[in-house]
Amino acid sequence: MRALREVERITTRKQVAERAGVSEATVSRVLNNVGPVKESTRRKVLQAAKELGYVPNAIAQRFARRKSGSIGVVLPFVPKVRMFSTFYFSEILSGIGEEIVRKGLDLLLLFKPADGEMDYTMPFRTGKIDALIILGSRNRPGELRELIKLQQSGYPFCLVNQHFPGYSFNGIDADHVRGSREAVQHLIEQGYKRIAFLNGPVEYSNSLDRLEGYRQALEEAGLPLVSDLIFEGNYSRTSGYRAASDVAAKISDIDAIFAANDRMAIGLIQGLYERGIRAGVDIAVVGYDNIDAAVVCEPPLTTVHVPFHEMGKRAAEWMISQMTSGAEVHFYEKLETELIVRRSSIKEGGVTSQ
Amino acid sequence: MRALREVERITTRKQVAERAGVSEATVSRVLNNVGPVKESTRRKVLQAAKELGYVPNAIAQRFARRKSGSIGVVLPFVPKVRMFSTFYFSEILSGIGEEIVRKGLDLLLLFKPADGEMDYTMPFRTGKIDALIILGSRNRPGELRELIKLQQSGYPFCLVNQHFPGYSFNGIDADHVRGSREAVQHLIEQGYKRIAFLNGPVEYSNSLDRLEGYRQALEEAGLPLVSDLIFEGNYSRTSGYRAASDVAAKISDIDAIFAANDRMAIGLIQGLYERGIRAGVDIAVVGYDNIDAAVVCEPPLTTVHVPFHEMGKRAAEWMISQMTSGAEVHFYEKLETELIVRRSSIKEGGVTSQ
DNA sequence: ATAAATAGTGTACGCGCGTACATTTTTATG
DNA sequence: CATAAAAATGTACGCGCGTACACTATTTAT
Repeated sequence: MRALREVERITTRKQVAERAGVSEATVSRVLNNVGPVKESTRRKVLQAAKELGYVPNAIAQRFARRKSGSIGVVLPFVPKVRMFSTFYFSEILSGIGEEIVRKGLDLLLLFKPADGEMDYTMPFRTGKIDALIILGSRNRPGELRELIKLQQSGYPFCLVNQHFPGYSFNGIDADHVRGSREAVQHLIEQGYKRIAFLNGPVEYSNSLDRLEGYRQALEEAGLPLVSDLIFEGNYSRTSGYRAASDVAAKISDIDAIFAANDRMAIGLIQGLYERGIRAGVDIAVVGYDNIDAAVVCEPPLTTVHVPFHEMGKRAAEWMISQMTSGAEVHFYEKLETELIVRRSSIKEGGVTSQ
Repeated sequence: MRALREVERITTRKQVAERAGVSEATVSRVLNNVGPVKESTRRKVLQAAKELGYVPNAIAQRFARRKSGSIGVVLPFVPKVRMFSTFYFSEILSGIGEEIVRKGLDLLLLFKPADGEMDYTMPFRTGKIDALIILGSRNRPGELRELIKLQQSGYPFCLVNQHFPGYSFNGIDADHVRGSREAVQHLIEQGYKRIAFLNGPVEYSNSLDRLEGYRQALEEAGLPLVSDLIFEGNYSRTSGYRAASDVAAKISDIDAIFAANDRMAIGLIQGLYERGIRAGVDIAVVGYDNIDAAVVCEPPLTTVHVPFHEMGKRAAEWMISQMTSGAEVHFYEKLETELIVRRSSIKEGGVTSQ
């Protein structure tokens, strides 16, 4: 049952016009709902279009309108060893997609190259996109240079879950300072006083925010910030696992630890376990992100939920409004996080080892 | 430092031609490497293009070439409660992306509507895409109808990780029959004889393949296939959790269970644990997919690794070759899976049930 | 030397649609 | 009924690029 490619020739506006007995312009007017059209004419045109199975050629429309009608979304290069949870990006992406579809726009997925920087202005200059949403940006010289260039070119774009101190790029963030502060406050409320911190690389504003939240919580409680109790990983599970040895070495000074994300927290828990230190019993652990695995690990991980989906949606909403209004308004939004308490951090919880 | 939108006017081929002192056609020839061009002319043109910062307008190119240069990727509607691991799609998507970027094409992300079917021919008819890769397809009447329509229209497309018995749609799959057989064989080798099966919905060919693998393994070992020991979930963790009560009710007849994916396996393990049945001790468990969480759950889950990334890449390779060759060749590839043995299924790890 | 092949370049047009402007038809107004 | 205003429709053109074809300059074959 090999199909005849009916691909060959598309039906065009001209044919619809002929069949309806009107001019091409009238067909356009009817289909775009622009200008006054007599009701009977409208019906004739719609009828003809329907009979011919006419669908406007999107490429020609974009060409004539000088608008691509699509929004680019940049994904960072993610090597085989995933630095971020795929969860993170999937959630944001689905939020963006939901909004874009709702507005009848297209989503062009752009992948950052493995090596070197990406020229963010290029997809604009080639006319492929009308707006850009950048995920997984980092504070690095090359990256920053590209962002500044993009900013100066005046094309509408925004960052998600990253900001650059000293620069006013448009962006949607979550309030990670507050999220982290609440996480650490929770530990303090549980009675822990010697709270360590496993952070991620400083090139992510997330890390700086987490540190600030950690600092604030300690300060409020009158607890000292001990730099020896601040460790650094790279947000991967493995790095959390590796950090376990450092943490274990100072375990006599530590009764709780706040990890900057769940993946590290889970790796840490495993690493500590192998050294005889039981999370939720010998040490309290709090993570961040509320990924799927947080509820299935042992013990279930207390963490901070981040509204990634909503963040993606808001980013898309902003970009779409910029595109349609044409106005060049600055925005920077922080959405709220939510502490999710599970067994890894609660004192009463300690029970089973095995 | 508000930017002047340099967006206003793009530089065009015409300007490059003038500056280089040649015709527009020659500019085109140089930039597209087509036809003979004198070396000195080539340099003049490239120089002029560089000086003007000229970039061809992609939309105009597509319009003139009557090719969109982009490949569509359909994602199923994923409601708040994710039916599949996001892992699954992220991996496939990154494989597709890798290949598409390599070939200088674009990736248009298409989201299936929440309700009703999607007309897969539409993005072709509007000229938005040249080929389509469909993820998360299911064997349902409406879906099948759309696929048949698409097939008959002759546009190049393929499915990933799904096939329809009786239809020869192009597709990239993994050998789930074999993967499942090996998983169950592994359990048999460990000495288990009463092996239950927690499957997913039959609208996924994955489920049928898993069942067949399960059947084959039992048959080879001369073990009976007991329909009472076959349970059904919907691939979500929650459904695995719920299945635990059914499994627990028959626990005296079961010493191992093969779950059709990791999410269900993990939910099942939790549910059983709450009923006093310990995975890896009282019951052996094997999952499928090798998601991130499989290595961090307790006990670490024996599972079957599926090369999702590679599958995406192969799908993209096929579609690109179809696009460029124009030939309409049929393909259906099955990639190999790999059994990953962890603690949830090995006898030494545990004590003994009854 | 001349003809024929080839390299190099320019001219002209179409891709399908949006839309400014011109023109015709209808309606409102007195 | 005449006329101005408004509504409805048609004509014409441009969006930026690819490319068929025509044409000229150069090389090769005879």
